Amino acid sequence: MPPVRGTAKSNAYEDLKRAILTLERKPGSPLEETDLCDLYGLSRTPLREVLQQLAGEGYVTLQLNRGARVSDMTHYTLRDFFLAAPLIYSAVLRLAAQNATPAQIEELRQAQKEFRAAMASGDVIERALTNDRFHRITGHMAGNSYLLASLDRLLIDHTRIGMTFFRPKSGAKEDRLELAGRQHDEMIEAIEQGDDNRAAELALEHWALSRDQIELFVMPEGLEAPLGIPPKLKSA
Amino acid sequence: MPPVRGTAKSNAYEDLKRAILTLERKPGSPLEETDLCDLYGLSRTPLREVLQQLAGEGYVTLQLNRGARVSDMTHYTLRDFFLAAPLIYSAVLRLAAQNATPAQIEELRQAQKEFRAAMASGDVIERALTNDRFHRITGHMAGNSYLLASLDRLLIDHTRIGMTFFRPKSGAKEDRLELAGRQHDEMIEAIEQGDDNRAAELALEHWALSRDQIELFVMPEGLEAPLGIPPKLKSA
DNA sequence: TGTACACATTATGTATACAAACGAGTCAAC
DNA sequence: GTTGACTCGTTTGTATACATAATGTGTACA
Repeated sequence: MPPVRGTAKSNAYEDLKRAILTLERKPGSPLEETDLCDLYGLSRTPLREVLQQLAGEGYVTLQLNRGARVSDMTHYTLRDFFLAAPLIYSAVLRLAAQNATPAQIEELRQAQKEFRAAMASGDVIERALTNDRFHRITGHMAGNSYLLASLDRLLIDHTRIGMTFFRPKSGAKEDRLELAGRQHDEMIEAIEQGDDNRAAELALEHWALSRDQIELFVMPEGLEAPLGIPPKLKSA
Repeated sequence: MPPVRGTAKSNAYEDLKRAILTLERKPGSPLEETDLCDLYGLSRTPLREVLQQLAGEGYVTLQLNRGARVSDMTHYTLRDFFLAAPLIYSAVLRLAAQNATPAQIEELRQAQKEFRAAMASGDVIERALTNDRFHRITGHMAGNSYLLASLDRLLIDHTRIGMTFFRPKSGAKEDRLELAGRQHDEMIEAIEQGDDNRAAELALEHWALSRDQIELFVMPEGLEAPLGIPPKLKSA
């Protein structure tokens, strides 16, 4: 999809994506053009085109005469997420099982291998990014450009949420991470066998695993309000 | 979504969209920057940003060092369309029925009124564009940015297909057009009553009406190949 | 002391000039 | 006659300079 060029521009494009997905650049934070120009060694013209592209894919939001910001994640967007995710994920995985080529299955295997490695390493960022890659490959397997548009946007936010999910100590237990890994394996299997019903079912199970975590992600929003509630004490 | 500005730039943006939707600019046809600059009275920089935006929304396709082209519609994209359309349309209409505000319903009524007027007028372009507008409003009613990404892309191609569907003499009979109009009315009713099941059902019915027409649209593709002789091998 | 207005600063939007890449056509060699 | 490389023209990509809009600050006045 990205018609980006060889080095400088594509570097900016890829790095911004990575930084947004890993929460290195926080939702809602401003992206000033001159800063980014210095950072990536580009002139403003091509950099603005990168921002336009990222805006088109849902990573950033452009406001007239007010520059670009990292797309934010409010409780509204997360509500939308809840509704759309199971629908799209199951449809995509069903199509993936129907259409995947051997080469794509091998690619997915490789991605899963890297995901497993990241799981073992404990590197949160790597975990989230390799997981993201895994699911994007399933999107390409499905090979449906219309659904891919939704999937890509879902994955942006899902990956950002995953940055808390994959944090070793907080929130999710290790066994839940292991379960996610096993589900990936089963997905590969279902896709390889062309078992589209099973693939769709797995998508829903995999999604269910994420659901709880999303609420955990929303909570920190409250921290910015200076009420006297201690951060860790989100109790009654 | 479009952060486009007051006059010159937004004019180019809107007019290109219109021209693409109405097939005035044909799928696959090149969009040369300097031509468009002259046409819309802009410099290349802002025009390129318009093209980037349209690319992000699926109207045009950018190729590195080879400029922009109107996104084409092959039988592959239409196959994808068949699979995704019922899924997305029914989901969107279901959500629309759940979430529509009175103001939006009024807006939809107005759009339907304009659609009816276009139906009566016999103006193919107006028919297609007002129909497009009707469905985009339902998308906003659903208020789900993830699904909207898919819907927007579907509607680009659906509207282009509709340019044949709404042609008074060819293909579809007049009574089928009338049926489409009645379905719109029923959709409004279902949405107003918050009957999400009925709304989803209507989406599928409405879609079924379009299905046949899509195949009619694909046929002309064959006309370009000169009687089974591969174009490149005319010397043999 | 609070508010409102004006100014200065900063950042975004646009135009133009320059550089690089692609494609067409031509010419030469096999 | 065909194939190959080369050159030229056209088109896209990038940089810089300029115009315009928004924000923050300072001062004056109520």
